[in-house]
Amino acid sequence: MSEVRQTEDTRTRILETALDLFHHGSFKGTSINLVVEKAGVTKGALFHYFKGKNELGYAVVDECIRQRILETWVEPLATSVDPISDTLLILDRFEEMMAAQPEIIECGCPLNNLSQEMSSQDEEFRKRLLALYELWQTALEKAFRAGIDAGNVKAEAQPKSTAAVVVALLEGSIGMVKVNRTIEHVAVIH
Amino acid sequence: MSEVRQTEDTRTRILETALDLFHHGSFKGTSINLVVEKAGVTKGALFHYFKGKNELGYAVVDECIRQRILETWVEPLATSVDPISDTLLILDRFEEMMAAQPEIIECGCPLNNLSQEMSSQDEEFRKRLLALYELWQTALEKAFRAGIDAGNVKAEAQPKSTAAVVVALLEGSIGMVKVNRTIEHVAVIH
DNA sequence: GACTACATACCAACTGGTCGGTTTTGTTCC
DNA sequence: GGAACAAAACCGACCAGTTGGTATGTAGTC
Repeated sequence: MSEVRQTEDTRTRILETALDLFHHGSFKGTSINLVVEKAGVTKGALFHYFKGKNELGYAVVDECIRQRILETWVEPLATSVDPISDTLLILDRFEEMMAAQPEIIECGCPLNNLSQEMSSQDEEFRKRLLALYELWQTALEKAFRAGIDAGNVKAEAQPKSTAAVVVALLEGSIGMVKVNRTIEHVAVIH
Repeated sequence: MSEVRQTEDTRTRILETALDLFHHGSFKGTSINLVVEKAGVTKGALFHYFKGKNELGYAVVDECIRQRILETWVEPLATSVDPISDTLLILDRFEEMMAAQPEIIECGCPLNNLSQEMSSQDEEFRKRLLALYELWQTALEKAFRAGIDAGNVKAEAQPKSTAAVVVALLEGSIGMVKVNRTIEHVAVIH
């Protein structure tokens, strides 16, 4: 049925497995042995595509997590002229997701998890993770500006600092959900 | 000069060293070998006082971190009738602390670090960490109620959910500071 | 025949944890 | 006061398992 997939496919499988394990556990808490086992590949394959565990982590950030940020935040907000209701719409989608897969409640946000774990341990990780936060924040900031121009957001709002507060509040809330094991805390934002 | 101190002192030294290492690094990323080395005790001493690494972690949460929450939040807010300015006062003290010891900027909040790392991995950790968040939140909640009674906080404010938002925003902001390596982000809250 | 894409066996270093033993300290009886 | 004893405090060598990483080999492709 399915043709024998190769080359780039193995790399992708490793990356996605790694993201999943890093998300459910942590970077340091996940061994490369476990990654290769769950991905159904050998250690040779992993080290063929990535120089070491850190490089694998960097690739997960630069490729997998970046992709998620683009899909869930940057693209939906790109043409937004009403960022407040559009952001709430994105949050609704999160709640739906959590209702469908309750296990992800306890996993938190992959970006935040890796940031909190690694940014003080490895400068390369920090730089890459920071870049993603800036991507996210800039998208929000632009949307706020467009919202002000369209008259949907009050004119005295400061797009840049508002975006920063939204991101911080959101990451903080997701963190609280993780500890409380309850979505209630997110509902509070509304 | 100084008399030879013993017994309970060894336990305390292990606990405080562990807190420091867990704070600068992480729980899983810190080996008990490193703890005993930095604490200047032997492995035998550590295992005499703690059944294992997890038990050591629990004790750090229940004793060291709990103490910090009590000192920096619960006690200052216990008699507060103006929680908003009192909270800002506590934040000022944080900023002073970060200005004096810039290295702690990159370490984040010990409570949040451990929560994000361990609450999905070990239920015992999660329960204990959650208890501390509730301690903190309850202190804020009571202060808000007192603030409303004193007329310093607008009457329609909801103490419980406001406390939850404050905690989430704060933890989120400290997390952002960690990634950005800049206090600017906290200033945004004002 | 060179190159990519793996596979496999292997390694030194480190992990959390154990265990038999020694020292320190407190208590009890004379 | 001091001998006798027990319990608490502590030491450090040792262990099996795991860690990230490597070296060497091979099968298919251009």
